Amino acid sequence: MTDIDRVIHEPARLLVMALLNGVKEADFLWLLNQSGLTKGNLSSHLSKLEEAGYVEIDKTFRGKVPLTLLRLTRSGRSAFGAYRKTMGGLLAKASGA
Amino acid sequence: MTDIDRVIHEPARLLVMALLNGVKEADFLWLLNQSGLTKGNLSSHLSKLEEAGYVEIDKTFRGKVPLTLLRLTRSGRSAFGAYRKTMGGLLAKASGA
DNA sequence: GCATACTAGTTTGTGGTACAGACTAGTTTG
DNA sequence: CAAACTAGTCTGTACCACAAACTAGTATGC
Repeated sequence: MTDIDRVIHEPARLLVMALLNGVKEADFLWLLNQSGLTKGNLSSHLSKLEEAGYVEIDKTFRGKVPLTLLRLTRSGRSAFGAYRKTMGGLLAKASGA
Repeated sequence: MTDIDRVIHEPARLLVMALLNGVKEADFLWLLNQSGLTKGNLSSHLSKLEEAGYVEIDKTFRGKVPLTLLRLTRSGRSAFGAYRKTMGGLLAKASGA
């Protein structure tokens, strides 16, 4: 109806997408701090973004301690770009008429 | 957390706000056609926008037939402006940083 | 060697809400 | 007198965000 990508539109995920779009990759804790989300929430949003194919979740170890790395996929970057375009259009057309 | 106005953020309402922002006032049927929402849906979204103080609902008559006019309040226009600014910021900062 | 705290989550439960469809009320038309 | 139209409101369902509680393993302090 409005062609808005609901997966990205959700504020929490939009924030995560924006954060990830600005870097090459990030770890879980960094996202946690930057976003202010709770762990459970962040985890579930990341899962949803992964399901959508927008984010790659790379579970590794820093020594013996688990370390989770996140990065946008090509598809994720393109979806985010499309979202920006859609939003831009909606917000722009509203001003002029 | 992201300072996004949830009332406006919802796509259906965002569309309505954008439509109303482009005109001085509109009637129910026009909004119905432009938005593609169902009547029930449009009605409930308008009620929510009214509750938020963003939209004025003016029920009159065209002859004997009911006619409902909608327009953004000053507060509505300013909230929409703020929303655009917030969104613009989020989407902009994502690219460069 | 035991307990505490940290990383990195998953699972569960609750509450809110978008959405569509059924229903209402009055009005014109056949 | 009945059927259809305008202009809505009301109701129920189904999803989904969010937080909190719980899990599992590792390092650290005592």
